[in-house]
Amino acid sequence: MTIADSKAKPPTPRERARSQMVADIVRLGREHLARHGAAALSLRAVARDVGVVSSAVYRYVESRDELLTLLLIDGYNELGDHVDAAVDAIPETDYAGRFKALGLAVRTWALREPASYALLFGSPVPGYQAPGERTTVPGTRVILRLVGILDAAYRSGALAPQHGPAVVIPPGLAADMEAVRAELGLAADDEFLARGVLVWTSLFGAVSFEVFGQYGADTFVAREELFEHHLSVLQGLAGLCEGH
Amino acid sequence: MTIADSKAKPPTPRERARSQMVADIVRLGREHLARHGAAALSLRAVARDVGVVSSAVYRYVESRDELLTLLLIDGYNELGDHVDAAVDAIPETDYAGRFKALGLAVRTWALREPASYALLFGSPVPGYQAPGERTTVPGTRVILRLVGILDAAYRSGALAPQHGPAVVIPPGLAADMEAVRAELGLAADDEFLARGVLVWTSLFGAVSFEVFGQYGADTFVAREELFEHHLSVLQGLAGLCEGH
DNA sequence: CAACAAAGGAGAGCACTGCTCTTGACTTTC
DNA sequence: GAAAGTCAAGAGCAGTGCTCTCCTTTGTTG
Repeated sequence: MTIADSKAKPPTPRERARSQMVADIVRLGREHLARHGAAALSLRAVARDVGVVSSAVYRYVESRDELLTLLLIDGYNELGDHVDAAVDAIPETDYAGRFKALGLAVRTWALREPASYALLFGSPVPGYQAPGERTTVPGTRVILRLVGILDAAYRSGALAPQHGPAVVIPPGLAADMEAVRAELGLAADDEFLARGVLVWTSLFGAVSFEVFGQYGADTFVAREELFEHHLSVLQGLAGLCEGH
Repeated sequence: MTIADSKAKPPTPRERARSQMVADIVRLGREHLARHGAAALSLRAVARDVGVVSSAVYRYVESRDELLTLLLIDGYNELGDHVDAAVDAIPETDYAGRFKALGLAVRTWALREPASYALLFGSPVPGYQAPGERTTVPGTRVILRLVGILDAAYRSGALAPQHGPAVVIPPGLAADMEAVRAELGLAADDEFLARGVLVWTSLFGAVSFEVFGQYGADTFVAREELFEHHLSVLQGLAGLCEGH
């Protein structure tokens, strides 16, 4: 931090070695995370893999929680990159297509990196509190992207009026929605916003069920078809029509 | 097992003491779980609280994983009882009312017992595999109850035809649905079944987001209103109309 | 009632964890 | 070349799951 802005010098060999070391620790930490899960993440084991004695890693990483934070940010950004790439591959005005691409990208990444997904969206690690000032920005990339797609669709008039019976928005909820709308500069009305929140939670609920094995071992064979069906229904729930 | 069916004698003092001890261990284990989380559940700490040396608890509980299994079953049954009580308080033919009661009961219990909820529905504990033969029955109580409500509504003709654009059910998914229908003796067609699965995952997705703190700390103030709104939308998604 | 077997508690011990502190060697800078 | 900064290594502390042995308590049986 202070080193970077005090002098714009090229990094000294020592600094390069240091950041290389931190990168190695994060990389091997990710491997351990993938193999043994977050709760079993052991700094000592990582140290052994790095080829250094356990106490030495404390020169680079303050604590086990610090390593968790690094892995958390790493995971959020990887998921964010993955989602961004998938969404950007779809034309900007194909809102339904972008929505589906986002959902499929989340699922694909989650199934490929179940341990990282569990760290990001599973039960909180006991005794660990993520430092908000470092994790909120990467941690909100996906939801902001989703909100962006839905609000752009709303502005363009591509959001169909909702089907089904009208659902009242009570005043407290309306106030929350107003705050969200103001903070993110959105146009969509309360009804669409509230449904957007439901679509958001439902998307991650479906992915979590699959990744965390809440479906029985062999209840659903065609899981991809099931998920795509869910995405289609959620798309309708959000108000997005095919072809718009 | 063998004791119980070989002789129907009343339990000896020793047996009573034993089951009392196991009950104490589970009870204090639950407290530790609630305070420190699943990954930090320590047999030694529980032993201290029980007032016995650490090695002694292994006379009653085979291992830490065994204790986790006991807590898992305990949690499933408590959630199941809670949900059953809430649903049973609503007239049998008020399908929409029963659905909402089920959803609210899940949320209430989850917020009251976040650690237990995390154990049941959060990221799997690394290295721990729940023994299916002991956990599937209590673990499926809520979903079976939900399926029961929806299928009863379907049979009675109370399920409205779906709104929105028709969504195709691909053959693989149809086969899964047929298997589920056969195994549970259901009447509902593929479309309703698939939507029922989505309602199921969405319900727990919404609860998990709240319990696991995925919403920001202060994004939503009126969380109960938000959840009830979600329930209303999900109710419509399932096909349940108000008043039926 | 006494002898015997089963059950349970206590303690030591092993291998592991996160983390701290000190020691000694190395590198950079003045 | 000396001073300052950096870092690896090792010992050590308190905690963990779990096993083993020893010894007392309990219940059953001859």
